Amino acid sequence: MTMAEDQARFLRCVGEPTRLEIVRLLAKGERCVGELTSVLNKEQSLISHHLKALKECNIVKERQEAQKVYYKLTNAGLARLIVDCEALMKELSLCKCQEVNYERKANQKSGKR
Amino acid sequence: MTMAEDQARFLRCVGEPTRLEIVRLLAKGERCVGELTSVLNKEQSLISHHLKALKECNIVKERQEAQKVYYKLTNAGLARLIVDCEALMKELSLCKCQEVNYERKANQKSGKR
DNA sequence: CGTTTATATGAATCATAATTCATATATATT
DNA sequence: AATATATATGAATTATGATTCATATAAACG
Repeated sequence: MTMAEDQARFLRCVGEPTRLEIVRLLAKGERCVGELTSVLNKEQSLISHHLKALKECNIVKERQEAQKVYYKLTNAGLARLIVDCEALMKELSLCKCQEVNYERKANQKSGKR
Repeated sequence: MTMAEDQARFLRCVGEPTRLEIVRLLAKGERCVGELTSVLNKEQSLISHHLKALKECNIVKERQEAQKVYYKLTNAGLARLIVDCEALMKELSLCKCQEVNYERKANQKSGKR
């Protein structure tokens, strides 16, 4: 397991829309599974699976209280990383990837390179 | 396309071991496809495919010189992000995810929860 | 021009990951 | 104990992505 592989595993884990939304929610504070499920409007089992994946990458940890299980980020640095990443994307116009790509394809068809 | 989806797409793109290694190499400076191919010891077409994926996320850009095509990062902030991420992973012992997971599985089998 | 060198592309295959569904577990409540 | 509530799990299915292979393109060079 190289550093690049470890790091890639981590990035892939966060790089899933639902998991990223979970992380962004948890960045604001602890949430139980039910809250996450209803806020994200996804199947409960799906949220559970994603939480498991996040836990296996040490991104979140749990705390049980009665029947409920509360999750939170293992470290505030994670939230900061997401924010930094977001800022970078804005700087680079990395959002709206789609439109950019469509332009590219159009150029290629009309003869560049 | 929500912000989370855009950001996830970006993270997923970098979250592939070979692509991450490409990014780490390009963080040190421009490289042509041939160099990347031989340094990473992968098929040329594979490197091309990965470069295309990185380009589609605006992570790299190209410059042609004679037959060769040189790639570099679109922005130095990308390199910084990778470094920050690496630092965070070390802080959290997120490297060696695997061993941690094996322990967990062992615990689970022997009856926890 | 024909050949070599460098890179890109598309289709096919293979691997991995996401999602759903049914069900299990665990706590609380009556 | 029986039931309700909250979460987790595993197997099955489906979708997505990585890799390979064959081939195309494009520049340089004889």
